Amino acid sequence: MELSPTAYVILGMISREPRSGYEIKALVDNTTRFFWAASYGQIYPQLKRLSEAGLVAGSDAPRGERKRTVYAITAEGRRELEDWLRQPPQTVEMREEGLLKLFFAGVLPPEEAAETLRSMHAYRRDIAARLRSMEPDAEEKLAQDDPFPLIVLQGGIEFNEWFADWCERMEARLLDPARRERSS
Amino acid sequence: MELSPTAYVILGMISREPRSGYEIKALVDNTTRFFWAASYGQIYPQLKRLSEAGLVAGSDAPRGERKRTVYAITAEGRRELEDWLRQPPQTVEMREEGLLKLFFAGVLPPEEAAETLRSMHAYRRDIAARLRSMEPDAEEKLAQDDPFPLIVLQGGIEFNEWFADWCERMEARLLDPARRERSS
DNA sequence: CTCCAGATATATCTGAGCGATATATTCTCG
DNA sequence: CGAGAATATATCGCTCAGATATATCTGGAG
Repeated sequence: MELSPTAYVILGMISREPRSGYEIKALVDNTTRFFWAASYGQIYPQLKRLSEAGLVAGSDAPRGERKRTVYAITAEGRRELEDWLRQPPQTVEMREEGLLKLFFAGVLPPEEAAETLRSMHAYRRDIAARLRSMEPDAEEKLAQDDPFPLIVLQGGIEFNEWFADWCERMEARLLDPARRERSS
Repeated sequence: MELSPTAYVILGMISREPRSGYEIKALVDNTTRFFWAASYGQIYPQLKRLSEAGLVAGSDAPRGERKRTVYAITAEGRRELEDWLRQPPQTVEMREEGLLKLFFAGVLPPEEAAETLRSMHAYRRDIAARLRSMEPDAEEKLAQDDPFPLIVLQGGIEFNEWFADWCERMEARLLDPARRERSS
């Protein structure tokens, strides 16, 4: 049976401790969403499929009358996850509306084009700040002998700061009067 | 009528000169695909919609017996494009299977985890090289008074080189014996 | 003390996107 | 000269996103 990458995200999210579908989605939204999102429309059907395939085992854990299922990875599921982790990555996909607008910005006057750079700059600074606020959680995982969430998080911080800096440099370059003379 | 971002990609691709559906797709694959892909499944239906909405005008331009339609942007289409370019960007989405695997790599021994970093490193170096080979084309556009394709291209080169460098630094950090001692 | 909005929790459905596939014609290279 | 790749248009089936639906609990405000 062929698993989608999001099936592996689910296996990865419960590799250290069992979790419910709702908890998995919340965890994805707080961690991997920056480089791999997953929706409710995927998580619940995939949990079902993984359960039927014996890769996870669900158990009822109601709170009061609220229905709740907690899923644990099985030995077979762990093997499947490890095999997948060993394969070279295959999917890289980016959608950046800011870069798209910048690409076509020659249609506008330079002052207006610079506005796109300012929007991207603000957005990336905001993301970097949000990622920084997650550092304590990732440092906790490091203490639990798992360095990778922190490595990836710090990479995300560095990337967003690079991107914001790049936007600043490109805005300066764009509005540089000397360069404007030459491109007029 | 609400247009999808890919409709604007099409408008942008013909803002400087008229093009066929096939040419638009080829151009997207060579330029914006790194930060905004578009498929045949989108381009032809969108061209139809844009034509019906009066934002583009198609004209027959067969080569021999091969059917071919060339689309030009209309004045109304240009206004629509300019309005869209002035709005702050809204969509940012990333899917990076390498970062996803790195995030969960604690499930593997460090030597195997480093393999993911090496794969990403090789991939980003390759992308940077491919983007470099496009610089002449983008410099031609600069000569035509449009600096933005080159700005975005050079940003893409810088980003991929940063990413490759980051992979190198993280691999060194991961395999550093002193750090391994401390995390054991 | 009561009520409500947000949180928790599961689940699905619809619209949009992707890319494989289909069909047709032309051109280049071995 | 022929075959494969390129050019050219078009669609279909599968997958994904997230809005929506339904249900229960909790904390804070009035």
